[in-house]
Amino acid sequence: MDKPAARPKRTRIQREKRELIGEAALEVFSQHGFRGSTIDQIADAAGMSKPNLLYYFKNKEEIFATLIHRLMETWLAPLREMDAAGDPHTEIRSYIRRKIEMSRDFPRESRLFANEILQGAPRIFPLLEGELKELVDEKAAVIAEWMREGRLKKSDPYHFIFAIWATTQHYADFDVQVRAVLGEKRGGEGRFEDAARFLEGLFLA
Amino acid sequence: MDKPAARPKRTRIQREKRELIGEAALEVFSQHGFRGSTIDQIADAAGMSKPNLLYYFKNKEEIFATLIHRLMETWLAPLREMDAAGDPHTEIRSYIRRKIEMSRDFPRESRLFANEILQGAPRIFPLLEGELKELVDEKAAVIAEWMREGRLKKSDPYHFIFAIWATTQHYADFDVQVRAVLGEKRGGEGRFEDAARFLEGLFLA
DNA sequence: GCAATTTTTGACCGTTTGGACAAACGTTAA
DNA sequence: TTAACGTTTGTCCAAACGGTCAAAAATTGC
Repeated sequence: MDKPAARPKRTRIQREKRELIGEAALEVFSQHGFRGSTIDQIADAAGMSKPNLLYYFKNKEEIFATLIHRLMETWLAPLREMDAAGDPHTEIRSYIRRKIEMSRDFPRESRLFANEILQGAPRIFPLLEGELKELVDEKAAVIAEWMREGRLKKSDPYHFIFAIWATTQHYADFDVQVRAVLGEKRGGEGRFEDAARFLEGLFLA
Repeated sequence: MDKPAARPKRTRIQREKRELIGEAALEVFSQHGFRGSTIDQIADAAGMSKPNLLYYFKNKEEIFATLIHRLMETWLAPLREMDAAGDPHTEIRSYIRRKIEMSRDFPRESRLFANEILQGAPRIFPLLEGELKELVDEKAAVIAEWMREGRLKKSDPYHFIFAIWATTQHYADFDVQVRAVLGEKRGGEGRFEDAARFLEGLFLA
C-alpha cells in the first residue's frame, strides 16, 4: 500500500560497500550530528574517496536516512519482544536488561537517534506518529492490564515506558557525564551492571 | 586561583546587546546544534547584521561558550537547593518538581545542554569532572545518609540521581517523541503534570 | 580474450560559511 | 564646535562543503 519499494538489485560489491559506508557514517554522524559531519569525513572513515562514496549513495541525506531507518527497527525490537503472556516482572526485567545492553553495546546508534529527536525528528517524525505510537499503544495496554490484575504496581503505563527509555538510554547518550561523575572507581565497565540492578529495583519495587 | 577573570567593563548598550544575542543564540543553537547554526541565523534572530554581532562577540565559539557556561549554573541550582536537614521525601519531591518545571519552562536550555553532552562535552568536560562531580558527591552522600537512616528506600544514590535527571529531562529533550506517542488527547499541556505525578510515585515508592 | 559493464579517480564548480576591515554613523562630554 | 569614543554597515575573502562529470581502471560475463 505504501510503496512497492522496488528493491534495487545490487552487486556484491555494492552491498559490501554500502555496508562499509554505513558503518563509517554511523561513527561520524553519531559523533558530530548531521550538519556537523562532512561527506569527506565519512569517505575517509570508510577508506574511499568522496566521489566514490557518492557513487553508492546519492547524497549525504540519503546516507543518513538509510542509517536512521535501519536503526529504528533495531531500536524497537526489545519492546516488540515484551510478551503479554509472560510474567510481568520477568518481562519488565528482561526489557530493562536488553535496553541497558543496547546502551552498552550500541552507544553510537543511541546517540544518532537522540540527535535526530533533539533536532525535532525532521526525518522520522512520521515513524514516531505511526509505527512507534502503535507499538507503544499496544504495549501500554498490556502493561495496563497487568496493573489492573494487580500483577504490577499501578502507575501510568505510558510514562512508565518513557521512564524506562529515558533511564536506560541515559547511559549511552550522557555517557561522558556519567563517567565524569562516577569517577575512576565506579565509572568503569561495571557501571552498566550497577545501572541495570538499580533500575530493576526502581521499576519493580 | 583559577582566573582573575578581569571583568571587562561594558557599556549599557553592550550589556543589552550581548543579552539580546544570547537569547537569539539560544533559540538557534538549541534547534540546530553548534555546527548546524550559522552566525547569520543568530544575527537575523537578534535583528542585527553579522558584522555587528561580531562586534559584541569575538566569534561563534565564544557565543556558544558564554551560553553554556551561564546555563550550567541554572542547571545545577535545583540540586544545590536539596537540603540535608529537610524531610527526605519532601526534598526529593521538590527536586523532581523543579526539574520537571525546568523541562517545561526552559526546554531550549535543556536541549542545548543535551547536545553538548551528546557530542562528548568538548567545552564543559572540566566542569563535569569538577564542579558537577563535587556537587553530586555531596548530595549523593546526603541521600545515602537518608537511606541508612531508613528514611528513604535503599538504592544506589548516584544512579538514583542519574535516573531523576534522565526522566525529567526526557520531557524536554525528547519532547517531539513524547508528544507523538501520547497523541492529541494526552500530549497537551497536562503532560508535564502527569509526568511529575508519575515520577513522584516512581521515586518515592 | 574481449566487449560490456561496473567501479574508482582527479579535476572542477557553485554556494555557504566564519570572519576581517575600513569607512560611515551616532553619541558624549569638554 | 569638535575631538574622542562607541556602534553599525557594506564589501570582501579564503576555506570548507556538497555535489558533478568525464575519463581511467577494474571487473564480469560470454
